[in-house]
Amino acid sequence: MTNVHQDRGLTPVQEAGEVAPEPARPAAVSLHGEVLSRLRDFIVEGNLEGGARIPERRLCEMFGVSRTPLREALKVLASEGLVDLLPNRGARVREFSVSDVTELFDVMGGLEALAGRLACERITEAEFAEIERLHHEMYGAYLKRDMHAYFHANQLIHQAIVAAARNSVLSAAYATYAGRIRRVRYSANLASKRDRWAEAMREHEAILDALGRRDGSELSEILFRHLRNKEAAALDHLKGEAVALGAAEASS
Amino acid sequence: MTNVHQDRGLTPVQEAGEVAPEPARPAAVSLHGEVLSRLRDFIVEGNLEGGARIPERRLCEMFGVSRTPLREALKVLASEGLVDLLPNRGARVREFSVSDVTELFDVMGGLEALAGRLACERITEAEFAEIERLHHEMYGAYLKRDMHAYFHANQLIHQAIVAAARNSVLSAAYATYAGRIRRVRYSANLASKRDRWAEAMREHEAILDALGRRDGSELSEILFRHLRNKEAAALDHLKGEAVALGAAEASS
DNA sequence: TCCAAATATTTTGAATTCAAAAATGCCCTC
DNA sequence: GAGGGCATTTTTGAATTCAAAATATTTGGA
Repeated sequence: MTNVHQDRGLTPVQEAGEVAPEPARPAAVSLHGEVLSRLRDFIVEGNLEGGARIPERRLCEMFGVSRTPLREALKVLASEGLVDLLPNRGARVREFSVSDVTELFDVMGGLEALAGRLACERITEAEFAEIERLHHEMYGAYLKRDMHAYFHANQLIHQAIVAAARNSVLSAAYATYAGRIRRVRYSANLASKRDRWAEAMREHEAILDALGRRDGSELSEILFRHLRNKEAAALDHLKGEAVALGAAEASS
Repeated sequence: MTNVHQDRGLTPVQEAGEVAPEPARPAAVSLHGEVLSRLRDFIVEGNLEGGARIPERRLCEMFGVSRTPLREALKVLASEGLVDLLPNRGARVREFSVSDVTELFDVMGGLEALAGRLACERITEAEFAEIERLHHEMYGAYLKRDMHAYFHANQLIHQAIVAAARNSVLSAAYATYAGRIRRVRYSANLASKRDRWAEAMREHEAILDALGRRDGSELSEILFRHLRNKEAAALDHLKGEAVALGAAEASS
C-alpha cells in the first residue's frame, strides 16, 4: 500500500513525456489536491504516531513532491484539525485528549440529530426502503455476532440518513468530523461489550421507527442520545487503553 | 521587484494602506496566518465581488506578500468554503445560491440546537444571569425599535449560549458557518418586517424559559425552529434582492 | 468587416533558493 | 563527569524562479 505511493512515479521533474496511466484514482488535477487527500488518508488511517514530530522533508520524500504542495496540504489539514502546526517547529499529528473526543462525539451527535430531522422532511420511499434493508442486514449480523458486518451496515445506515438530509454543507461537516474520530470510534466498537451491542440494536429499532413515521423531532432526539451512548462506550474504551498504556510505559 | 523584500519587510501589517489599523488582533506569528485571517475578514466583510476572478498577483500587492503564503491562505479558505479554486484558472469568491443559504441556515440551526442542549447541561448561574440580562436589554431595544441594539444583543445571546455549551469544536464550527452567512444574515435582519420582529421576540422568551428550566430537548427544539424562521426571513430578503439586482442590471 | 488560427502575454502550479530560527553537537569551564 | 555557552547543521518560512496552461492579441483570409 505504501509502495503504491512511491511507485506512482509522481516525480517532481516531469521527465517522462507520457503520463503514467492511473485509472484507479480519479486523478487529482493538482499535486496539492493529490497530496492533501493522500496525506489526510495516511493520517486518518493511523499511520503516523500522534504527537510525533513530522519533518517536512521526510513527507516530501514519501510522496515524491517538493515542499510547496506539501506545506499547502499541511495548512489545510491544520485547519481541519487533524494536524498541529507549531511556529518554526514543524507539524505534528494532533493528539486527541479524552475531552477532545467527548467534544467531537457531541458535535457528531448534533449533526446526526440535524440529519435525522432533515431526512424526515425529505427522504424518499426508495431511500427509506434502502435504510430498512440495511437495518435488517445489520440485525442479521447482530444475530450472527458478525461484528464486522454489523459495523459496516451501521455506518451505511448513518451515512444514508445524512445523505437523505440533502444538505451538502452538513455532509461535508459530517465527513470532516467522522474522519477525526474514525480511529478511536472503530476500536471502541470492536471493544464494545455485548450489552452495549444489544442496547445499540434497540436504539436502531427506535431510529427506524421514528424515521418511518417521519417524526423529525423524535428522531433527532433519539439520534443524539444514540451518539451519547456510543460516546460513553468509546470513552470507556479510551480510558482503559490510556490506563493500559500508562502501565506499559511505567513498567518499561 | 527586489524591493518586495523591503516593502514587506518587518511590517506586513502596516503595509497595505487601505486597511484600517487593527491593534486588537494578537499579531499572527507567521505571514501565512496573518494573510489568512486578513483575507478571510476581507472576504467576509464583502469587499470582493462574489464570483469575480481574483488574480493572485493583485492580492499579493494588496497584502504586500509573495505568492507563497497567499496561495496557502487561499487553499485554506477554499477548504472553509469561502473561496472556489478552479484548476489553472485561479480563485474566486464563492457565490451563494439560495439553496446554499438554506443549507447553511439549517446547519446553523442544528449547531444552535446542539449548543442549547449542551448549555442546559453545563451552564452556570452566572452565565444564565448574564443571558437573562442580555434578553432584557434586547427587549428594551425592541420596545424602542432600536434595530441596531436589538441585533447586537441578539447576537450576544446566541454567542453566550454557544459559549455555555463549553465545546470548542462546536464553537469553531459555529464561527466558520456564521462567517459564511454573516452578510446575508445581517442585511436580512435589517430588512425584516415588524411582525417577524415580534415573533422573534416571542421565540426568545421561550428560549429563555426553556434555558431557565434547563430543558435541553425543548430548548434544542425551539432553537432549531427559531433558526428556521430566521432562514425564511433571510430568504424573503434574498429573493427580493435578487429580483431588484436583476432589474437594476437589466436597466443598466 | 468579421472570424479563426497563430503567436505573444499573463497567470497559475510547483520546484528551487535563500534567510532566519531551531536543533544539534562541541568545547570549555568548573 | 556535568553543565553551560558558542559554533555548526538542520529545518522551517517565505521569496523567487521556471515550465505549463490559460488568456489576450495579432494576423491572415474569406
